[in-house]
Amino acid sequence: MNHHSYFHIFLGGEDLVKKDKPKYKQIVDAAVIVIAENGYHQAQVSKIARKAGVADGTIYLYFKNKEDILISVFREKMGVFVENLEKILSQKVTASEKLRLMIENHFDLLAGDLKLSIVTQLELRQSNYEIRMRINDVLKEYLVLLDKILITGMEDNEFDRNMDIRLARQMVFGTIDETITTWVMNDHKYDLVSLAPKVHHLLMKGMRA
Amino acid sequence: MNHHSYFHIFLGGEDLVKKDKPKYKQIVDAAVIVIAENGYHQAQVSKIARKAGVADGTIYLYFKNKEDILISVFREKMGVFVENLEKILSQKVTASEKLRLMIENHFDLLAGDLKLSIVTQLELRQSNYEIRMRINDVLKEYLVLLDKILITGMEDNEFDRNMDIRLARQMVFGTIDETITTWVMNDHKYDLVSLAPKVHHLLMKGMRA
Amino acid sequence: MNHHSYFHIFLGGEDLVKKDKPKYKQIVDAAVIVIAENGYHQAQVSKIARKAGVADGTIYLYFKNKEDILISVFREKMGVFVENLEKILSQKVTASEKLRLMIENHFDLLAGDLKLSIVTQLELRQSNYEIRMRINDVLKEYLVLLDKILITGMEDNEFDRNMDIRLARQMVFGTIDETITTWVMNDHKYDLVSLAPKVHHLLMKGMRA
Amino acid sequence: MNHHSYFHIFLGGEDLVKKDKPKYKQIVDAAVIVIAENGYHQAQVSKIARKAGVADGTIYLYFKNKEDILISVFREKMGVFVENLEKILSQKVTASEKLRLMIENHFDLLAGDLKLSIVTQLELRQSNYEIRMRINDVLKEYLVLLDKILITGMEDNEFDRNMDIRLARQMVFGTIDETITTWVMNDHKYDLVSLAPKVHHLLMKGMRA
DNA sequence: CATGAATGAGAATTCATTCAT
DNA sequence: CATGAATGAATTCTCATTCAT
Repeated sequence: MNHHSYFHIFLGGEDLVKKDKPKYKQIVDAAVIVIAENGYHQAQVSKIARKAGVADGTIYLYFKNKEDILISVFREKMGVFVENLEKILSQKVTASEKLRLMIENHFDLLAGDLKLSIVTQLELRQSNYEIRMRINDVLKEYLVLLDKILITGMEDNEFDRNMDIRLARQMVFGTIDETITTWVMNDHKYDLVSLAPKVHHLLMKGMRA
Repeated sequence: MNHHSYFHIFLGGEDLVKKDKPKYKQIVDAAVIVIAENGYHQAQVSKIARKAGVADGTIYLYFKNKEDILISVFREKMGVFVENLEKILSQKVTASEKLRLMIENHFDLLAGDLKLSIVTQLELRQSNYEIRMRINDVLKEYLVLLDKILITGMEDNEFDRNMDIRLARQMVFGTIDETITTWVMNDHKYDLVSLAPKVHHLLMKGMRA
Repeated sequence: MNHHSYFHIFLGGEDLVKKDKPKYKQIVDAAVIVIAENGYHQAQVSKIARKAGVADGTIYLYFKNKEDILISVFREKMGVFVENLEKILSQKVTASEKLRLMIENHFDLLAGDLKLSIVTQLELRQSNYEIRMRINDVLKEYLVLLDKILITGMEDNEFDRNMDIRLARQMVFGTIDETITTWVMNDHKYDLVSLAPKVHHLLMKGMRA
Repeated sequence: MNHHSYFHIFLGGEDLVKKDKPKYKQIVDAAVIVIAENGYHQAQVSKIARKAGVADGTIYLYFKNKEDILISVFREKMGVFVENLEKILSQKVTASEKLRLMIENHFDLLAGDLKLSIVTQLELRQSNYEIRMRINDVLKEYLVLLDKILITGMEDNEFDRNMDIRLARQMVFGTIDETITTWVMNDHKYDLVSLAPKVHHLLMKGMRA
């Protein structure tokens, strides 16, 4: 999997944002850009509308309110993570290999959309409790799939059968998340994707049977 | 890198003067309670002042602005974490044991102050980029001490010498942080401290030589 | 002053054409229902359109703007009041009897359409100055007929010849209007029509020669 | 009672509005002027604040919201009507004389504050249901006092003992209100106060025993 | 030191109206 | 005739901070 392909889809210029897409997607994509460039608290609806090339009022034909835009951003983008992870789960490979693919996919997608990485790791976390809870609901879907990998691995004796699933999940997701956040906070100045094998190795050591 | 330099930044200058005054502490403590009870975005300066039993204007005799209150909250409370971790580091025990004590201390302190756990794990993360960056500076001091444990462990062949220190640190801190956040989000409904041995075991397996 | 001039203003021109079409009436009737059920300020054009079973844009094929709908509602409904009052005036009965029939007719029509009573007594009065002035123009036609009853009565020595016509008209209309508004505000919970004789008696005592 | 004295109190120039009054009253008085001059729907909070000589935010130290300003306007101004009517009721005169004084007082107060007359008779009636209901509560106090006059008159055999109190009240208030509204709608172009004796005479004829 | 009344900048959202189809 | 997606202007209220007392 080559993360550069994602790069082109996400960052293919503003023109792409405005053309041949339903307005809904136009607005979601505009929101990512505006939030990344201006910060969560400076991402006014009017700015998002302008970037999306629609009138302010048009936003409200597609979203209930500003909150709804933000949650939709997360849901839409996270959707790709989930879809990819489902494909990975359906492959006939070891649990360890699935974990490796998962980490790689996660890193790939965010390294391929730097603005999205800023939005998910930093900006969206400034949202209020309500929004964060709903974002968490979306995240749960992803974590359920991670749990499936862990369970499969334990059943196949690849992972320690005595492992506490919840803690293992928190270690895996916490490590991935912390790694990405640190990378974003360091202005993406080193290559994230190349860290994937090491992260995988570290996590595998911790979980191996 | 010498963590004492950070220490002096924290406690140096006028802050030290103010800390000896009861009102400074009154206000910081009031802030924790108000933020925990009302949420970050509903924690107005006037509410904090009322809870602290002072006038709104008085706040500004002790803090430069609201941001300063929030950072001070983190600094003050994190200070105990750092002090304890320094004591742990000075003990004559293995690196693994130090790691265990660190995790236990971290869990202990937050399990002993539920409001603080809400503030550090959920509410303070809603602050803006500027504040979060400054909170991170405070956090760095803590992470520097964690790095010392890791380095000691690698030097003593307790931990894998080929380990990437940064990744290991991210795994350790990410796992601890994720574990606590999950616990807070689940309304503290299970015992956090009793998870410490399992978390330690998991992390040790990942880092062991 | 000839009230027929008002009549022609109402029914002249394109309005007459439109009134023959079912949609015009559909929309006016929908407006009454929507305003009564939602209140003046919650009676959006889109709601009226939906209730009338037409598209928003269609409204503007039959009405110049929203104001025009509201004025038309009053005009259309008031038209029946005026028509009935004209029939009453043409009867060969005393002025006192005409007054009685007028009050009865007024009460009858509104008691027979509770939604309309809400719209005319409460909701339409929330409209802005411009609309209320134009509604008043419609009302003038009705008041001109009332004046005719008063003048006839004075000429026939049924009513006090020294009476100030304007004040008498204000007493008659003010009393009728206040009586109805009080009834509407009391949720139509008593019988309005049965109050007619008493209102008539009261007013007659005041005006009798 | 000389209505000119009221005139000076009410229209004593803008300076009076801004000086030596608590901010609450400043704002209420400014609201009357702004609503009368701009119309209900063009009376923005910022305009009221500017006219009152305070900052927008200051408004909210004295009023819960804009609605609260409007209701306060009515309550404050209506308060004078009620107070005067209470004084009238305490006088040792006939019920008929009390009614005369009431009408005179009502006309006097509004003729002495033309802007207030516009606000109460036209503009405030454009407010929404909620506000109008609360305005009605204030009005009820006034109507209760009117009822007292009517009851006294009936007990003393000045008024018809068989009269329906509610209808009589509606006739009296309806006539007064309609008379004033007509006067306001005619741009105050004739003298309202001089109509008082005729109105009194008309109403008395209707209610006399 | 302490007070707290006053400040004023800043943004989400609604809805009447248009016009390309 | 009819549609309905798109428009965009317009306004209340909050709250961190100040400063006269």
